[in-house]
Amino acid sequence: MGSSAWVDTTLDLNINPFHLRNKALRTKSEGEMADSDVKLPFKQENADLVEELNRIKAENKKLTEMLTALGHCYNDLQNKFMELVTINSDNEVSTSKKRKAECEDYSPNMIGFSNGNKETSCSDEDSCKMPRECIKTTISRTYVRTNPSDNSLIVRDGYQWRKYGQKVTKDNPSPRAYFKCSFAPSCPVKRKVQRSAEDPSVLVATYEGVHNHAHPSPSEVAILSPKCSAKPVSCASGSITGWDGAKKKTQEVDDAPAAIQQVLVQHMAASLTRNPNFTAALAAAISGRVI
DNA sequence: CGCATTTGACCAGCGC
DNA sequence: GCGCTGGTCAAATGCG
Repeated sequence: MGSSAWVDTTLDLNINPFHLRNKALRTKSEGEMADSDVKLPFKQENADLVEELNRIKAENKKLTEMLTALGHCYNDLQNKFMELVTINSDNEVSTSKKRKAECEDYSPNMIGFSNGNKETSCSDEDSCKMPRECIKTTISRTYVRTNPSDNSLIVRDGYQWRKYGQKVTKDNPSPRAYFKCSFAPSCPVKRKVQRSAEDPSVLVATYEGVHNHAHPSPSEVAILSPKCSAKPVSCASGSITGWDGAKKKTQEVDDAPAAIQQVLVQHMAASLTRNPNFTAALAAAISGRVI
């Protein structure tokens, strides 16, 4: 799976979800100013607003139900997956040092090229549910769209990496670069970066292990790697998904009042569930793990 | 001069 | 056992 499931899950995540409404009102009022003869009666406008509010409420409710159903489906599939993994781990007595990746958790992720970073989906919370074989080395994959003319193997994820090797592999004409996390001396995380055989404009970054240090802050990254962090967007041309942006935006509004956050969450959920590509990709990803 | 990158050599697992 | 392959090491090189 992975590269075959490209989906544009870009979200329309406006910090101010009311801006459309305000804009509509503004244009309406502008229209009224331009044509002052045609004035809607205040009562009529009020009724329109109430009607639209009700319509939006109904839509919200519907989307929330869809999201809930989606969540249930996901949980169900995940439970089945865990059962299968448990059965498989019982059968596998030992795994060799190499080629052990097959049993490990590949967590494909698609990110844009930006400085947005992606935490492995097999986080500590998840790994506690995983069989022991799969806890030892957490593996995740990230797909990064880059400028086709840019042939560097640089994936900027906020961490500091030191390249220690490069190899041409059999199944892919483009070389594979090997990186170690150099942000913390004892950090065991390794990263392999290789261009996708199917789409050379896509970099496939495979992460092994879990960082034993906090994610470096932008200022730390700037100190450690000024040339990398200074222009985080300079090396590529397009984003595959807006998930990082979504994450970033949700972080940015951490201080916002709870009501606004709730509206934002609803807005995000609505954007996700409204996108048939996202649901299809989610289903494909989950079924891919089960099979 | 110190650090990161490059690159050929080496090592270990796997299949035949 | 041998060859193939992927992964790592470490000396050489480049750069600021």
